[in-house]
Amino acid sequence: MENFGDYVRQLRKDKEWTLTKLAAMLDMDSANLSKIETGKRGFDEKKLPIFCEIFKLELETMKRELISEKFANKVYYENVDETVFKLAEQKVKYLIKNDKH
Amino acid sequence: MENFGDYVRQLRKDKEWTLTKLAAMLDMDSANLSKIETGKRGFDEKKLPIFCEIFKLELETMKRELISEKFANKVYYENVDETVFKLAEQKVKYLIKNDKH
DNA sequence: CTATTTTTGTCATTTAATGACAAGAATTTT
DNA sequence: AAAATTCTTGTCATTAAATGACAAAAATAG
Repeated sequence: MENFGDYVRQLRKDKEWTLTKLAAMLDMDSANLSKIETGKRGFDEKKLPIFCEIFKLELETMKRELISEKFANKVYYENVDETVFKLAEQKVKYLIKNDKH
Repeated sequence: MENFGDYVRQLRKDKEWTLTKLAAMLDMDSANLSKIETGKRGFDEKKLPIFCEIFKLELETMKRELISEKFANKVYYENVDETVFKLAEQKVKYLIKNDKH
């Protein structure tokens, strides 16, 4: 998936819905949805469940897409070395090993 | 590195400094530094430069440690599949390819 | 036992994310 | 090409999350 905004737009266009229509379904402002589709804002994670229901998508998959995009943006725009992801993986393993949920 | 808080504590102990002393150097409250060392709060990224200067550490390396920890926490506490990191890597590559800095 | 250091709890303040609205630009329809 | 609709942009308000600050309890050291 290229990026989340483009994906939303594609899904919406496939249904031939306007921004206004989809925004209403998601209980949000069409202007803000426009910003999401054009990459000027992120999609609010709290709205993923409704979003997935509307388009019959898997929540877990979409959550992964959304979160990975946020990680990627941070790394890209702050010029962090990509090895940060390897480190993060290790840290997750460490957390799981010493589970303190 | 196990986790950032423990690391800070270790560095501080090596110098035989009190929380109060290091906190002052970092221009912060010792109570909050305590929370950082015990993992109850995150370390503010804006304070990394001073922190690195104090302990003669590489800023880039520490930034990576800090950010990877934040990613790891999110993935761990929200039960996101670890493949999220692979996705994020791909997305960074995509961003670099279509550079729009 | 006293002094110092560390931890915990709570609330204020700041900062970042999101919501909301208005107006302009682009597109579509007639 | 005028009118209607849809989309985009800018701005400010509101909300939510992160951090700061302080007090007091708990732990440790002397």
